[in-house]
Amino acid sequence: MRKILTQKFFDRDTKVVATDLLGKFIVRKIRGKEVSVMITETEAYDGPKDLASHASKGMTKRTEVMFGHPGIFYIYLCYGMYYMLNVVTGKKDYPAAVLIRGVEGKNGPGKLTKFLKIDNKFNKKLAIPKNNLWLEDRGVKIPENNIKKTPRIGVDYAGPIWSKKKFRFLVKG
DNA sequence: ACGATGATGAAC
DNA sequence: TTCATCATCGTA
Repeated sequence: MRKILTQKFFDRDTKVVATDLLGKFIVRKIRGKEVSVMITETEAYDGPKDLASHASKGMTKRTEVMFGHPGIFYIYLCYGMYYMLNVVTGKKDYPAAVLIRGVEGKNGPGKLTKFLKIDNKFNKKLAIPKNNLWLEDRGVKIPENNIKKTPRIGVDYAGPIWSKKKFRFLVKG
């Protein structure tokens, strides 16, 4: 079973999308060849008040993509060397996104984007096959009790409330 | 524990 | 135009 995830999938609550993305596949086409990996770890960045989200600073040149339509990528350079892969969720004008933090066999969002050769060219692009980067449901279902929730990584700066929220989701084992 | 490394946003 | 900051990772 190969079902391409559409904008409808991402037009839902960010935390729901983040948990639902576990077990889904990222497919990347490089020079005509498809590479696919299963998502095992995600984080939710939800709304204008989430101090851990870049969008908490309001709409800027960098963050305007998070205010855009669901199902587009938000990609940016972190620490000068690693690209982060996010998918925008929720309605237009509501800033939210899910960070793809890990896939099967790879841990760490920086390694993931390096492996899949993802860079800021994909920023603001739709997650569709035409753009050589999209997401698929291949029938893998992660049961609720196999999903672990923890605080997000590297967001201590977000203050005692937002840095402690359990917006990180990963597959156990 | 720390440096590499560059875009970003805010202050000046 | 300068400055501090950062959703990381490899090496130590």
